[in-house]
Amino acid sequence: MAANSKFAVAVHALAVIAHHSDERHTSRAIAGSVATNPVVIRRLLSQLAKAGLVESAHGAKGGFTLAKPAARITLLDVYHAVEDCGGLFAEHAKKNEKCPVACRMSGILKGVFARVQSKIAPELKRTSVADIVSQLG
Amino acid sequence: MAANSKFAVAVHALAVIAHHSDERHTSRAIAGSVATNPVVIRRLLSQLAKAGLVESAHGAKGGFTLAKPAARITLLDVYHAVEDCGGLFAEHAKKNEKCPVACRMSGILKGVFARVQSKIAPELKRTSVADIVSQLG
DNA sequence: CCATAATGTAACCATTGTAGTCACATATAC
DNA sequence: GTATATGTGACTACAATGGTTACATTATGG
Repeated sequence: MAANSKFAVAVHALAVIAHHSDERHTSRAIAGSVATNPVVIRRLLSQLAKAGLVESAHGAKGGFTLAKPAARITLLDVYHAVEDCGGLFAEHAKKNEKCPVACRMSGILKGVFARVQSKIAPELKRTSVADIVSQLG
Repeated sequence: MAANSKFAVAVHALAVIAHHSDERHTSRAIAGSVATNPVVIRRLLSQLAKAGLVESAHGAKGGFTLAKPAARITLLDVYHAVEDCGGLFAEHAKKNEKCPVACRMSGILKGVFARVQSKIAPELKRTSVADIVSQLG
């Protein structure tokens, strides 16, 4: 379970909320659909709240709602809110500073990774949470 | 160090080999440039060998060479050879089978992930190991 | 034929990131 | 005031990765 499922869970959670956007949804209810622990959901939605995607209400009758219309929340917003670890790829931590090849590789790889990243952003931006909900049928 | 640096190390190793493609390169020499352990390099190049990107020779004067011209080894080839864990993203391991939203999410997310992947492939295909080497100056 | 030098791999340890869990402070509704 | 939420810190469990040691295998070259 070491894979990065945060993005998937976040999209799932937002879809659950957006599916009945007039109601408040508790972390417990969302966790029921995702099959995980309510705390995991609260931690994740806490990140989304900081990014301005959801709002939370404490206390009885509390829970989560969308902070803006589902059509205006893109998967890129979700990705940025959740993906704190940087990019998809990673460079090797160390390198031999004395090797001329190694010294240049760092910059070259950075360029390659940046170009790849720039291709996925538009794709994620094209899909909104509303699109996801519409596919729920 | 939990990030996925295999791709970066593989590209680095291939660049080292391609930079002097007339010589054999030992795992020890390559590891020196990457600043890691020779076994790590051998394990990685073993995967690349299975994918037909490099060839290895046992014994004294042994080592690694490219299996085909650097211009014909694309970063997509490297990516496929190395990235055994599937895609960039992952679904949540479990889900609530009784929840109609959860049941549909799996398919929807698969579609999203596939569309994103399809965008990065052409970008990786566009760059060859020869291109990397030419950037080494 | 034997020493040397290299890959291929299995086995193991250390580190790290994620998920999951418990506990509790805080806030809100009725 | 009680019941019901979120927010968060602390902790455990687990899986993936990288690193290391060890050793079998294979090839070269005197």
